Formats: sequence, C-alpha cells, structure tokens
Amino acid sequence: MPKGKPPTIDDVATSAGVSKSLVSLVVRGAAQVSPERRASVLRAVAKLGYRPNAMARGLVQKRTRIAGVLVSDMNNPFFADVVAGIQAEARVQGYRVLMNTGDRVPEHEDEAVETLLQLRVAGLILGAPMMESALVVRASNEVPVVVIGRPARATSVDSVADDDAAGAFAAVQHCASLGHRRIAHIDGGEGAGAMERREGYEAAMRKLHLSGQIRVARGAFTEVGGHQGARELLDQEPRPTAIFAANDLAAIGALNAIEERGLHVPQDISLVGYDNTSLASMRHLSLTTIHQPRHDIGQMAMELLVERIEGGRVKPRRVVLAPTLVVRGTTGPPPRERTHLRRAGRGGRK
Amino acid sequence: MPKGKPPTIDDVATSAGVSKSLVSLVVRGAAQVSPERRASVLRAVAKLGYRPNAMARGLVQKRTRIAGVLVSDMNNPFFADVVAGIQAEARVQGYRVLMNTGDRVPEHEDEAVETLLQLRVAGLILGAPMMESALVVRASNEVPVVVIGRPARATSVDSVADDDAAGAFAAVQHCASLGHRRIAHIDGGEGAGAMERREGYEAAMRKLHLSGQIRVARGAFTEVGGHQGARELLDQEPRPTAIFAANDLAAIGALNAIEERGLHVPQDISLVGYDNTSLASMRHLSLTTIHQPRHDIGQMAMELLVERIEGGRVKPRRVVLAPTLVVRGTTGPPPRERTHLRRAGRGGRK
DNA sequence: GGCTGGACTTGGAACGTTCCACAGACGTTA
DNA sequence: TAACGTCTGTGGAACGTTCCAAGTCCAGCC
Repeated sequence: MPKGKPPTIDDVATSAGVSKSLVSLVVRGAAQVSPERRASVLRAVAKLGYRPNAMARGLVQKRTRIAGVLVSDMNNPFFADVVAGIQAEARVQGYRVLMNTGDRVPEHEDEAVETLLQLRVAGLILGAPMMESALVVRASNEVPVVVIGRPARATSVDSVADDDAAGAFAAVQHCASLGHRRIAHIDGGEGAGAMERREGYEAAMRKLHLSGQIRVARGAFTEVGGHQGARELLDQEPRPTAIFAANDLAAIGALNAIEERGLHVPQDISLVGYDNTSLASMRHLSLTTIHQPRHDIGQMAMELLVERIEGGRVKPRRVVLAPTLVVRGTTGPPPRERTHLRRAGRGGRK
Repeated sequence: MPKGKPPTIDDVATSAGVSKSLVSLVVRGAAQVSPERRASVLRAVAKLGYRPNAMARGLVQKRTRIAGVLVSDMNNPFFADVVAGIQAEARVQGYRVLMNTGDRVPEHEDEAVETLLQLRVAGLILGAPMMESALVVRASNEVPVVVIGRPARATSVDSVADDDAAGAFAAVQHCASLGHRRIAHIDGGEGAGAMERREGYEAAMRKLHLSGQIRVARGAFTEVGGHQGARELLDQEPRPTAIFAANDLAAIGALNAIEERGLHVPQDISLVGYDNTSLASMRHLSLTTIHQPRHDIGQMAMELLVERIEGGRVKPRRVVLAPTLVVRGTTGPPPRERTHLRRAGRGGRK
C-alpha cells in the first residue's frame, strides 16, 4: 500500500539539517561536499527512502538523459538483441532507456512516439517503424531520431541498417548456385526495409539473368504474412523451387504453409529467411538465413543518438552494416524437373 | 535537426491572445470554452507545434497516468501478447504504457524499475521479474505493483498468474496417460514461477504414484537453460522417456539437445513445454504445451493496477487463471522397453 | 589582526504545467 | 432596477528540482 507522499528533497534537507541545495549536490555525487555533511545527507536519504523526482529534475534541466525506443514488434526476437545493444551502450553513456511498442499498428506507433516526446526524451530510436515517414521527420524536429532497419531519407534523421540489397543478393545467389531458377520472394509488405529487400531481390534476379523468373508475393514481417505469401506462391504453376522470405518470421510462416501442402523442405522447395534470429538457429528448424549484427546495430544506433544529443552533430549519418549468409538445412538443390507422378511419400527433411 | 526550444503553453497563449489557463483548458478538452476561443487556441497549437510537457504536467498534478511495465525477457514471445493485453486495457482506461527490460539480469531489472519510479509512474506491472522480492515490496510502498507470473506474498502486491500446479499436473498426467513413467522436469531456475511449476511437477508425480521417478534438472526459462537441463537428463541411466520443460523456450532448447544425441521426438522421448507461445504452434515444431491466456493476463494486470490507483483498493488480489493442455506432436507413447540394439536410423518425427 | 582565497554552503529564481479562487459579462427574476 | 446566477476567462500560487550568485568559515600570510 503506497504511503502518503514520497519524501522530497526538502524533507531530506530538513532531516539532515542542511539546505536542499546541498542535498541536491550530494545526490548528484558532487565533489565539493564535506564528508560529514555528505554522510548525514546520505543517512537521511536512506532513512526517508528518498528518490529524486525525475520530472522536477527534467523540468528545470530541460533535458533528460532518457532515450526513447520504439519496437515495432515484440513477437520478433530480432529486437531483443537490438535492444540489448541499445541498453549496453546507454549504460556506458549514462543514459536510461524507455521503450514502447505500437504492435505493428501505425497509429499506435504514433501514440507511442507521442508519449515519449511529451516526456521530452533526449532522443528517439525507432526500431523498424511502420509509421509514416512524414511523422518520423516531424519527430526529428523535436529531438534527434535514429531509425533502425530502414534507410532514412530526411537529412534530420540518422539510420542504422544492414545492406538489404547485399543480403538479398546473397540469398538469391545461394539458391541460384544450388541450381534453382524459379526463386520467388515473399515481401515484407509495409514493413521497414521491406521495399529494399524486395528491390534487392529483383536486382539480384536480373543480375543472375533470371529476370523472367521474378515472382513477388505480398507478405509481412510476420508468421501470418509469410504464410499467406507462401500460399499465393504455391498456387502458381509452375511452382517456385525456392522461396526467399523477407524475414525469419515470414519464413516460418511459409514453412508452415509448405508443410500444410504436404511438401518438404528442402527436397521439394528451398527456403531462406532473413535476420538470423534465435529461431533460425533452432536445430529443429535450421533455417538458412541472412545474418544481421543485431547487437551492433542497437549499439550503433545509441552511439549515433548521443553524437547528435551531446556532440551537436547535424549532418545525417547512414550506417550500413554488412549482412552475411548463414547456410543451414532449409536449402538444397531443386527437385528434378517434375515427373508425372506426384510424390506423396512422408518423411521430412534431415 | 531539432529547432531551438519547443513552444510552451505561454507561447501558445500569446499567439492566440488568451491566458495560459485557457490554453490549458482547451488542450485538456474542457467543455466550458467558447467555440471561437477554442478554435483560435487550436490554431495556435497547430501553428507552433505545441506539445504539452508531460514533466511539468506530472509535477503539478502529482500523478501520471503512466503504467510502467517491466518485461523480463524480450526473447520470449510470451510477453508480446501480455503487453498487447496491457496496452489494450490501458487504452480503455486512458493510461499510457512505458516499458523497460532487465534482460534477465536482476540488477538491470532493479535499475529499470528505479527509472520508472523516478518518473513517478502511477503503477508498475512486473512481467515475470527475476529481481528479489524484497525490492518488489519496496517498490510497492511507492506505487501499486502487479506481478505477472509469480504469486506475490506481500500484501501490498497483486499478482496475476496461471495455476502452475494445475498446468504442471496436466502436463505430467498427459505423459502418464500415454504410458510414461520416467517423466523428468527441467526447471526454470531463478525465473518467476519456476518454483511453482517444479513443485507442481513433484506433486503431480506423487499423486500419480511416481514419486520414485521424480527427476528435476536445473534449467532456466531460456533455450540455453533447456538445453543444459536436457543434457543433464539425457546422461542419466535409465534415461527419462518424457521431459516436461518449464516453458516453451526451454523445451526448444531441450529439443535441440535431444536431436544432438540422435534421438527422436516423440519416438524416443516425449516433450512438453509451457506457455503455448507462437513458437509452440509452429507446424514444424508442433510442441505439446500448456496454454496460458496471455492477453487476458495482461489485461487483468492492468485492471488490477487501475483498481488500486483509482479505486484505492488496498486489499491484495491474487488472480489465478486456468491453464489448458494443448496436445500437439511432441508427445506420444514411450518407446518399448530398451532392446540391446540402439536405434541409429534417421527419419524424424511426424 | 586584518586580508585573501579557497572550500563549503545557501537562498531564491527559474522550469512549464494545473488548480483555484475570483472577475466580468450578460441575462433572468423579484 | 437591483440582486443573483451562469458562463467564460484570468492571475498567481503551487509542484520538486537545479542553477547561480552570493554568503560563511577558516587557515595562512603579511
């Protein structure tokens, strides 16, 4: 049961027999305080259970040392490591982190960002936001903003992302090198970076002289999205022999759809994801995917933010990290060109 | 690039030619304002891009309408739905949500909670916290606290959890009814609710007259923890024929360990998880597990919080929701009692 | 013994809101 | 016409900090 009123700095001052200014100095760890006074203040702080009021502090200082973080999808373990990277760097820099999520609903994301801005956070890190970029720019008029996972266009916004074109190329080329030609893509819909991956896929197909085989199904960065996209692709004749999904979650959804059809991975169809989340490395799933340095991404995002907040940098920075292909069990050579008889046997991959 | 100073309520008042009090009324949507003034205030707000300063507001109101949420593990999709439930109810009640995570490190959790308390959030929802319960109680002296996933003892703390004993019993009984006797448990270590599930397992074993078969391996609510626990169990002679893991993540880790040994699920060994996360329902994994109503849990937690904040309730409430067994593909009858020749064949389950 | 200067300490003015008591304007009623 | 409400709108006092200029002490020095 919360007790009456939390003690204020004045209560502490009275109890310790000093001025509130001195209490403030002690609490903030200033050097110029005599040991005796410091001790007595500290004693009073402990006795009363004093906790500085961040609102009052922030109000007078007009700055916060809080980084606001928006996470677009808590279901995606991708963000767990990104946030860990953010937190690690924040700790080093003396910042605190406050998160919020919009659950992939743009309007909810707007609200989440609004909440953070009203609190006057020192800066904003947007993790693969779905919200309109006009609103991102608007936010960047108030505080420094770093976007993760989609390249920013506005000069007031920094971004950290992997090289989606390179990642997509690696995925497509891997399939092609295994002998696949009908390599399709399930895209990420409105998701951050979805366009880049789709274009990367198309460019890769062209470069590999497979322009005629380009097939893109509408999806999302979710299991459901991947499932729908895969169903669309599996209905096509001839059916693709390899699918490159926009992220691991979508790949898992696609895998479900493929197995529902009684098809097997990779015997009947190869599958590549993106992000190398903890899911992909599950031995049982063993998903071939594109690795992103998630922890580094988070850390870098925080570094960029601090550069703007404290260094006063105004020139935008676009950090692009290199993705790498991780080959696991969901890719293999394409099936021999179709025979009349449709395989109906059981027995999964591996 | 952030511009000079964000506009204040005074700027708006000047621009609209009214007093700041009136601006305050308009911004908060008060009724007693003439249409013309309201319009001109709104115009000024839009023109200047005014955004109320939540710190100043909170300072004078001495309350916040912000619920602080601690998520113990962002890797666990369990929390995605819980948070969604919290957010949904918060929206209804006119609250905003601010999250933080401690990444399963108790000290980090303490910091996260401290950050929230300094901001003077109206209440705290702790999602399966690892932190010491003494600190939870201390927090509850400041603001209402609801703990998710572990029954609270202190009278100042509410809790929402499923009935772990019932869930554990359902899991064990399911295995027993398939004919298993050597049913082992991988526990959740220090995790919230781990003890309850372990005790539930032991009680179930006793009730089913399998006291002699009780085997508990030390684990954690993570993939790594499940992996270690499973290795420990698989080294035992005779080896268990069924494993009940503390949660889905641990079950997945256990599955990896089992497959590393060349064993198959459920032919050689049955596996049950807990939480029925999105992972469990992946067709490819198809994990038998115990379902928890995650969204409801989050919603209920928020309701309890508001009851305390606004209703002034002081009597603790312990909400217990009923878990249900979800049978999928990782459980089956035990293998026939061991022959001399060890199966070495390939060919997974399904 | 007074002066200087450094080490400590302090009072009071911000910070941007909300809240509250009160002021004007205007119509209604006795 | 005076008294009285009812609407609207306003000024100024909080709220709990930090910051800044200025104050007090006291040792050391001339």
